[in-house]
Amino acid sequence: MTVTVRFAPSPTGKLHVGNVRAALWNWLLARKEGGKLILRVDDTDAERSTKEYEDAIKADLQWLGLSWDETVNQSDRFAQYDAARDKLIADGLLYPCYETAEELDRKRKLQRARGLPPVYDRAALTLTHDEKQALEAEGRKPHWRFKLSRTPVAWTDLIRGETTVDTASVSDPVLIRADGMYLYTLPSCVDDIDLKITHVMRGEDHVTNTGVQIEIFKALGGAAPAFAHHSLLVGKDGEGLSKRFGSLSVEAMREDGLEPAAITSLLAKLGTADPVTPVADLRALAETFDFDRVGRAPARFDMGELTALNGKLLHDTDYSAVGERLAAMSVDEALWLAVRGNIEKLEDAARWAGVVSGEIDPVIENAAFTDQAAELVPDALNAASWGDFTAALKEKTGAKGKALFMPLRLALTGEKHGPEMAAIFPLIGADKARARLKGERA
RNA sequence: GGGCCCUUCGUCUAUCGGUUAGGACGCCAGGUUUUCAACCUGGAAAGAGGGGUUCGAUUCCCCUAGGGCCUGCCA
Repeated sequence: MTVTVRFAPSPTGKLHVGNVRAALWNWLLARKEGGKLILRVDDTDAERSTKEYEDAIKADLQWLGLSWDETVNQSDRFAQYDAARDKLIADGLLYPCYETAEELDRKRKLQRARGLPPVYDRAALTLTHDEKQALEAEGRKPHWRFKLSRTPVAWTDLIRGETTVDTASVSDPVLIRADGMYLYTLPSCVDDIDLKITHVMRGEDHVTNTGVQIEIFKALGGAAPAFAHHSLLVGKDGEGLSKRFGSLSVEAMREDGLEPAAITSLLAKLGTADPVTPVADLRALAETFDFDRVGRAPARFDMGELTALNGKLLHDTDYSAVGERLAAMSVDEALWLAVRGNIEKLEDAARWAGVVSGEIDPVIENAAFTDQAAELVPDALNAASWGDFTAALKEKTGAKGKALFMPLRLALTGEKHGPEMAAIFPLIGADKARARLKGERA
């Protein structure tokens, strides 16, 4: 049986790091096993779902290199959900309830106050036909709950191992709202069956759902897929990540100039026993995906770590791999090779292009020294020029080491840090170099 | 409040009762680049606390503390 997995985002918001991790791991599993990944758009909620979010999510996935083999929109599949609903009702496993949200809320608060778990009391199950008629005559519309077995449900989780959810401690889940809308639970099971999903890999926030859904799979006569629940990401300081949603969207990271491969490199290995290394090729990452290497504790996501990884990735990126983007920033291959080992984000290369060929304000700390240097700049600069130039300057002034180099770096680039001077000196050119050493803006 | 899960260097983690507790990132130092960064080498750095079980616990059990998740007519 071909491994078939799905990534099922709701188009009610942007893709963020937590989502990406789930999407990426499903992608890695599918690719490693030669299986397929289905993008299932969970858009049953017509009010909150938008086409804009759906398109944005797809664009983000593509940007990250996470291709999928098939797209399914749940909003196209109501007929299948209706059939499942009818079967469950016929089997006595889906029953109408008439409590209002306020009534349910009150019940829960009461139970909690008494130290009891806030589990639905199944009062609706004892309603007689006449009572139901009377409620409907009042204009009340029922919402529908699935009748749980109230027994422990166990499965072997591919990440967590033997896992049990006691459905006695869970409320019968509402599958259909009073307005007729399907909640996530039923469509998810129906689709997993119809799409022949073999592995459901998702966050551990779904563990309880899995207990419930395994019963629904059975009730629908389908086989439950294998489950793998990974821990969730937490922030740098260990707090939940959801609070800082906005800055952690894929869109924000893209606008911040981060490389997709840096994001996937980090998220693929964060929380696993494997070291995080920059990997430009997603497929190479797929080879190493292994459930046995995945930890169970929440993993910390640190933006600083991502940025550092982004730099490392760029340090040995060939011009051809990013040539188009660099060309758009007027960075040619010679400049790229000179500066790539020294940048954190691709756009930094553009900044160095500006330092090399644009105008800068040189930093002069000892004019007497840099004036002498200016006179020694050779006319035609090549790869050997920097060595010749500094050797001549050393001989003339006696300066050496940091005292020799730092004033030159400051005058020629205006900065304390930067790429190898030997590499960018020829790119700056003799005229500009002389002018800058004399303290002129050039 | 209840249920489930988790807790090893700063961070991600290895260890399936006996180890100098290993690796990676970061950090520090040295080297190299006659400068900084990058790069190379080396170093410091950990079993949350308390009880058990055992000849012996990081490893098994219990308690406490801390963290995460769930407890919706959200997903």
